[in-house]
Amino acid sequence: MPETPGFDRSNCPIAVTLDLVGDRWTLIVVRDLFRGQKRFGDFLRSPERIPTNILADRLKRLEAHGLIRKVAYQQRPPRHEYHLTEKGAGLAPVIDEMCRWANTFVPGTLVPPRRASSRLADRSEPQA
Amino acid sequence: MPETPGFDRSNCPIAVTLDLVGDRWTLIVVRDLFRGQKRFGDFLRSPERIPTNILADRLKRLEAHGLIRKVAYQQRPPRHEYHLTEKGAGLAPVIDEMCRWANTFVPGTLVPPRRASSRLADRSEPQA
DNA sequence: CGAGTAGCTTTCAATTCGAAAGTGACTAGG
DNA sequence: CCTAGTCACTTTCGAATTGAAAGCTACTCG
Repeated sequence: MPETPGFDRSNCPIAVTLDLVGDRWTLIVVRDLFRGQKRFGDFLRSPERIPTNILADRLKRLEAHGLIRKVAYQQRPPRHEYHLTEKGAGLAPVIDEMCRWANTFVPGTLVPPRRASSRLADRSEPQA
Repeated sequence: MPETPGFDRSNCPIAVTLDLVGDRWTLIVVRDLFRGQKRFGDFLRSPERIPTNILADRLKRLEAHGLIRKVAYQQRPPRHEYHLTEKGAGLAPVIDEMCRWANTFVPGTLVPPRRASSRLADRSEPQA
């Protein structure tokens, strides 16, 4: 991921989306946020084991692009948690569809216990 | 992207999906396939200007994972085109939702002229 | 023969990744 | 006061990936 927010390869919505979340970790963090995780340590504990430097970088990028907001929840020592903004939460359908795709086409993937992130979390019998 | 097809970070469907298409180029190629592009040169001509070595690598990966199929359309000289399999075509909803997300939250993205890839390509007025 | 096209592969410097160690600001215990 | 521990990062550095560019193979056409 290029470190230049503001540079887009094209104005195609797919390309723009991939410029923001097109890597192996960013949407994992967003998924965790949907699951209610909020703090640095929470994200680290997910089974994918994101490295600390990558996590710090992704949180920075997500915040820079307005997908999440950093909110202090105590002063001493300074600690804060991350919340999805509307823009970030708007990714729910993308995450849902990825989920449905994997459940449909990749055997062995966990079917989320209904409500992975939001709507249409119903049928899950393979259609192909 | 790790060169090890078969290694997954977890059995979470999101993580599995990202292990296959979680990078800045793969879904650009898939988008092009939905648009009817089929040949190596077609993909190169897209506005994002994918490098030739990356394209060759992504086509190889997509084929290895069964998302596309390589079909010869002439013998001399040997030439072939790439087609989406059912598994690959199953990504349409993911692409669609990315499209809708960018159209909704990122100003300046092109609204596809209806039928970007398939269903629900209707309303496009910002809802946030 | 020489030029051109299509589809890759190779090369190589630069960027990014990721494992691990280090840092800063505390809190709690002895 | 000293030591240990937690949380949230940052830094380091070797390995892997990226991407610009050049090269290669197999043709066709004039």
